[in-house]
Amino acid sequence: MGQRKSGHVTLLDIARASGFSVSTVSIVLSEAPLSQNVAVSTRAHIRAIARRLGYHPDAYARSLRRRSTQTIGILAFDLSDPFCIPIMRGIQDGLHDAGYLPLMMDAQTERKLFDNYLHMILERRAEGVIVIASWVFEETNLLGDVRKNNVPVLIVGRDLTARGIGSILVDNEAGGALAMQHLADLGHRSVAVIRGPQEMCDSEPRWSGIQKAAARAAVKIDPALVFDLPGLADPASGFEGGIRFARQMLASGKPFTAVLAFDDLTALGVVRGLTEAGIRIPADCSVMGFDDVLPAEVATPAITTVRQPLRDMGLAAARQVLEAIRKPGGNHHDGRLHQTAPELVVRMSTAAPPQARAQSLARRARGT
Amino acid sequence: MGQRKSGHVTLLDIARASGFSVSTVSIVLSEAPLSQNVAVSTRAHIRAIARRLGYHPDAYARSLRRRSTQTIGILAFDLSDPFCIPIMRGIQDGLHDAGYLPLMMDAQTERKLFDNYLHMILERRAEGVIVIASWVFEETNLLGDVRKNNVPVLIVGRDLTARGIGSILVDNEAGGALAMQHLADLGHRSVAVIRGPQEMCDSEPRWSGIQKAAARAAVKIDPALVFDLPGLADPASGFEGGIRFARQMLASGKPFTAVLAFDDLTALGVVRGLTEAGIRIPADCSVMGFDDVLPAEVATPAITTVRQPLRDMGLAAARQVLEAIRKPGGNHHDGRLHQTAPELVVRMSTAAPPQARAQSLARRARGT
DNA sequence: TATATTGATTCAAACGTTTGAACAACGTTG
DNA sequence: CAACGTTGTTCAAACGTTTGAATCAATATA
Repeated sequence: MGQRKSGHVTLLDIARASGFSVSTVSIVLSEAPLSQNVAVSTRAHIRAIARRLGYHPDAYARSLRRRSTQTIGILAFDLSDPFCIPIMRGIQDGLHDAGYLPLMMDAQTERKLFDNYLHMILERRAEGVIVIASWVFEETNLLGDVRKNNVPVLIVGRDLTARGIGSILVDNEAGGALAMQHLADLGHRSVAVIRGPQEMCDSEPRWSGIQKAAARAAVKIDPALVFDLPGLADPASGFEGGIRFARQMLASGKPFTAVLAFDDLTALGVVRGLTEAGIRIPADCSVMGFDDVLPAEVATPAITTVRQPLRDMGLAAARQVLEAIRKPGGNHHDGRLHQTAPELVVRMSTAAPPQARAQSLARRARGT
Repeated sequence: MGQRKSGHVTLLDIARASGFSVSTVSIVLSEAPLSQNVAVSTRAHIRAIARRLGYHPDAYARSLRRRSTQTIGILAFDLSDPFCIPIMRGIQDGLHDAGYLPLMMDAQTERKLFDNYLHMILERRAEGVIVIASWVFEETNLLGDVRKNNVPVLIVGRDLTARGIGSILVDNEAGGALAMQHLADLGHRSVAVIRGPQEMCDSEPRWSGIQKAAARAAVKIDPALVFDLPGLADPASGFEGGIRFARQMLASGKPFTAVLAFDDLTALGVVRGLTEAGIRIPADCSVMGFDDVLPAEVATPAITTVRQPLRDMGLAAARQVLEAIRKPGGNHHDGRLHQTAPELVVRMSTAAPPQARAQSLARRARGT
């Protein structure tokens, strides 16, 4: 009954059913200012009919007319990266408060999909775009195209301020230093490091922070115990890399009492590799990660790590995009870099190195 | 230059710039059948201008006119559940091949958000809806509302065929049996079981499969070693439950050589709980999970589990929704149940029980 | 020469909504 | 009684696209 050709109930249907005009119905249902002038009885009547028929305004027609979609495109480069979800959540919450709707897309690490989805976001007239670049990610020139249509863009997880695009990023240098400082505080003096892929913008500053902290604490980083993750495949590949490098560390014969891995998945790989060789974590060797994703938390031993405030980064992203939209002047080219503070999360995978522990036990025994 | 009030380039802009009418431009750019009649030079000319101005057709106007949005709403009840992602991927791929666009939403386990987003999906005139009900999830009557607008609905992860809604689900009974059979094959005869929350539709059939397999293999399930996960909070709460129940198992003093957990997170919790008590996995006790999510794979020891063919479930969901859309007759009330086959994934957390292992070692030593 | 046929392009209406302007009816007020 | 305010409602145009029908040359057919 009442089935229109389109299968959806429209204002016209309600107008006919109520005996009022489409205008009146629209005014009532959209709660326009004019609706104060509409008789209370009429309002109630129209609303009742709308509910009965299951009316939902057509977002397409409405946006077309209003010339605003209240929509922000969110393009994740790889949604399967656990890293993305809390960011998404933050963005969602930030947008929700402002009455904006997220239009999420997942490029599945495929460049072609990324471009496709970016097109779709444009065609759907999103008023802003947030890109979550969790993993290695070559900038596509399409992003420029987006700005040609003067839609503000923002990127989380990569620094594109050089291209004038606002970027949100954890303070990698501080984070790297935090991690190394923690190991140094525990008494470690020889630490193996697995750095991120060179193509990834996090890698270099994080390494630099590690080095500075190491220098401050007189920790030795043997160049033979420094490894670089290849940046080819997906983030989960860090796990494989961790296993491989753990074996290489052992094979090298160089001494080390702790491993500082580029991220949590890599750390988990290291744990696997060392464990297979009979090394106990953390009794024989400490392992640290970075990011604080779910797998690091639920593993046993739970991985000590440096947390990125992902949710906050998402919130900040939402806030900044909305701000850019509200700003009337069309040029959003004031791409700023927004760094967020990392936080040390001490769990079970780090402890004092074997000798130090022996010493401290001895000291305690001596009563010193 | 060329900046319209809306900030977006329209057909009219291109018409003016090219000297042709809006109709011609539309016909050319949308590659309508009529475009074969348009002079080759004209086509090239128009296309060049479109590219130069960065034209993207307005999806809203287009859908309004065409009366089709080529969109499927995907509503995840909790996107942070690692379970969801592969399903999402499957759906995405299935839709992509058919030229449909996914409209993803994440209800963040909040009922109110779920309802909101369902509204939005309706307002955006999605031609179908797929719900991913990863965790405990009370059916909202809104789903009925969706069908009132004769939009086909499909649910993954919950059986709503009773309400006439097509459902896609792993064969939980077979999966439960597979898990128990594996433990029995290894030689286990006393197994502790952590069942899912009662509110969850997976729990009961999985338990039934476990019992049948146990009976077949003469495995004893001591009622004192059967636990029920509470269904209150989010999926990650399974981890906490696992820890707690592991402690209870030990406290009970009853003998067991293996634990069959409801899902992978719970299994990881059990591993944590047992490890803290000094029990080695799998040497002293085996632990099995269910689902096969990332954390189970990267933990050490890696968790033996029963894999749900999540991607395939997503693909099936996409296929079925598209089928329902294409079917002209408006009544999609033929909700069928589609069960998919689970698969055993043997990893490191299961092994023969201590005695059996001793026996088999002894046997090998004797050369039998 | 009149009439189809074809090729190239345009007209105009429609999709469902919003909204400034208009209208009608009914007091008030000067 | 004319001018004005209210109150309640409707008109009609617009948003950017698509598309069946119409237009208009130019060429082919009868």
